[in-house]
Amino acid sequence: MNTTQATLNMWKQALSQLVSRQGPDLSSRQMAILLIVYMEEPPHTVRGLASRLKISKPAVTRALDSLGKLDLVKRKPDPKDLRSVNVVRTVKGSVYLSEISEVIEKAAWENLG
Amino acid sequence: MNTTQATLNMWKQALSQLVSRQGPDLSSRQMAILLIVYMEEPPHTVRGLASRLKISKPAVTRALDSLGKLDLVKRKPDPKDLRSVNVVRTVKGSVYLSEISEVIEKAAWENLG
DNA sequence: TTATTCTGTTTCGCTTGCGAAATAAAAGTA
DNA sequence: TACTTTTATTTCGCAAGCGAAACAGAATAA
Repeated sequence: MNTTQATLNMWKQALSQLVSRQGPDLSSRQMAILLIVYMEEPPHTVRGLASRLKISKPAVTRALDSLGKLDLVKRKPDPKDLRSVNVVRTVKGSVYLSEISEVIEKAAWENLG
Repeated sequence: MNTTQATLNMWKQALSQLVSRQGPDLSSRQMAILLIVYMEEPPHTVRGLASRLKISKPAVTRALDSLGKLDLVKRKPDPKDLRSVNVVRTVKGSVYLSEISEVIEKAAWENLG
């Protein structure tokens, strides 16, 4: 088993688990934003996420609407610049991420033979 | 850096790369099906994929339509049972998967500090 | 002040995907 | 044969997401 196969295998397990699970089904963009917000250093802005992922600002706005409706992420106005919006974590989002990472981790290294 | 964080980090890198890349943007279901078809033993049928991922058969049919339009996967009637359809790999799909796994692999283990 | 730039959102028309139900065709069963 | 089951697809109305353009408000420059 080489690294590439292990990489793909892990991705397959993660996606399979995620698709099978009942619960919110997030798009790739939404999931990418969620992971960035939770795993990279704040602050996270709409323009920052848009340029980081090379997608349009309206696409980020829409993703934040969806993630916000699920309470996985929250908008917080930047007091230093009222044009700007900081995207911040929520308790529910933290729980969600640790849940799925647990599931993935369990499955990730199985069946590598 | 523990395993959970490494797992999530890898997933984040994979998704970020995938979202950033120009090219077909596959849904989670489509990507999961693609990975299963290419990484697990054939044959792969609509009913099998549906039960494997716990989604409806029409959802699988739609995903196969999309993947087929992109020539990432192909339907092949089963001569033993003409009701059944076997989902098989394509050259383009193999190339696609090895390309993105390469990209992911490069990024996967960076920034783990 | 006034004009310009920047940030995020909203609107527009369109495409894609969804679940549920209906359908078509093949296989199995009596 | 006729009837039932299995397999995959199609149809239905609907919801969510897309890019491009327009927009509103805040910050900056003149």
